[in-house]
Amino acid sequence: MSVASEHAKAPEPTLARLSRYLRCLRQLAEAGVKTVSSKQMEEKLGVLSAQIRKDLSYFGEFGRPGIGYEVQHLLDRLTEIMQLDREHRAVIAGAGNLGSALAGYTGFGKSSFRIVGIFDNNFGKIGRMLWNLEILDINQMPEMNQTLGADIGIIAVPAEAAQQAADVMVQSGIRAILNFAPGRIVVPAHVAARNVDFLRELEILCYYFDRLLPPPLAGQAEECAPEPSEPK
Amino acid sequence: MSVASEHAKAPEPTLARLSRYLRCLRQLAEAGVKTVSSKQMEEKLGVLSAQIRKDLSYFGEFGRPGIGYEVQHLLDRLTEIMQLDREHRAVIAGAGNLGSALAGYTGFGKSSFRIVGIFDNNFGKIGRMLWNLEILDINQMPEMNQTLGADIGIIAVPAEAAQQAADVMVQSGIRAILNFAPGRIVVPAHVAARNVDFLRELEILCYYFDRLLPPPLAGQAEECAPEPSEPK
DNA sequence: TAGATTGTTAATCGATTAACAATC
DNA sequence: TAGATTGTTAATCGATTAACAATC
Repeated sequence: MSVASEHAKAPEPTLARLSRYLRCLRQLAEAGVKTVSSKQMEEKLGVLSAQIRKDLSYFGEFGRPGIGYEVQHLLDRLTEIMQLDREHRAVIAGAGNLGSALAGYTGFGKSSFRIVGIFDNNFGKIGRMLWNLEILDINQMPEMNQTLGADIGIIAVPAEAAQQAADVMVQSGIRAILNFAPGRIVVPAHVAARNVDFLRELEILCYYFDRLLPPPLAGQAEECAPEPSEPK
Repeated sequence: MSVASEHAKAPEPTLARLSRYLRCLRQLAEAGVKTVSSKQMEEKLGVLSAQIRKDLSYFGEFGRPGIGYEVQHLLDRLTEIMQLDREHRAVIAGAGNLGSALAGYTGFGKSSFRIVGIFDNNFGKIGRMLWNLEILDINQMPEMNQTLGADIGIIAVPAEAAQQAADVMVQSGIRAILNFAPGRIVVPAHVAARNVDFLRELEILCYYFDRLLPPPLAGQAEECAPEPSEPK
């Protein structure tokens, strides 16, 4: 009898799209829309309706043939599947520019995420207040997190310190790590880790200079492309 | 005769790996290593040597059978291919927490990126200094960028304002946009755009809770996995 | 009923991996 | 020469897209 849930083998790209479907459904629910078809979502998201239905099929049957999906129902089911139906507490390692910005981020809104602690190794910073949090000693994270109860760790330290930060987080019982530092971190198999690597994104953008369609001639008014042009 | 360069059809995952190869090569060069084989890079990066050779083959022949690759040579060629051999100036839209953090980011080091301007629409902020930059009126970006000469735009405004920011950037002659706001932006085909969406990354992490191998029993010392465990 | 839309199976596409002749 | 390693071709794998019977 496996610990992992029964539908744990959805492809990674499906999970990323699930998050997009969720955002779309939240907007629809907000707008009071009751029902939506995969074709309507295709128009909103630029994801083929067949792809949407295939993605959902990894997790169950959520719609009614001839009708579509009940927005609130699908929203609730996907929220459950992504485990966003409970609060997730996060701690941040690094109280520099980026760590401070994340700690003060107002865009969590009524999402399930909450920053409950911020840590640094700099004695000049430890003890100072940041937003409404006291900056704590990163070496105390394992003890402090027994009361904080965070399951997510966010790494916002320089590249050289990222692995150490990850190690302390693992010792603190954290099971998911989002790493903003460039470069990979190594974590045990029971811990999930992802990287947000904006330097890499910038480099990839540079590749496309002069490799896309030429710009229209100046003076010629131009219609924006209907599809977001994330280069395929 | 096409404007796009002759080897413009490398798959997207290849471009992302190219950026990883570059980082690896910079470290090797720094350490004074003269020569490296695809097998050695496989060990460092966890990318199969066949994959590395295939990726490089989209752009030319860079190695010598029986020997491997000359580190500095491969580094130079990949830097050219990614167009990182010239300075890229970037402007930031949004002088909030995130915009400030990015403007003050010290990790650009001797990379090819340089922040040359930061813009906001808040009259309370316009005119104030941030690091060594004056916060400018976002509506003036098209004029200001004639002298700033940025080709990259970084969006660090709230989700609701992201599309507007993108539009102003396009009007300003910017050809590559990195969007930190959640949600897609629409840009013309000659502009490259990518998203850095850390809320999405957090949501994907949550999916993996209790869907990975169970943690080892407490008290049992544990070896870290040799491979970074970004969930496949 | 006729039209719409689902969930799923089959076909297609594209990327990764394996294998190997060529070459140092 | 023998051993190592490239660049490339072929095989495999996995994800996307198309098609359609079932159903509202």
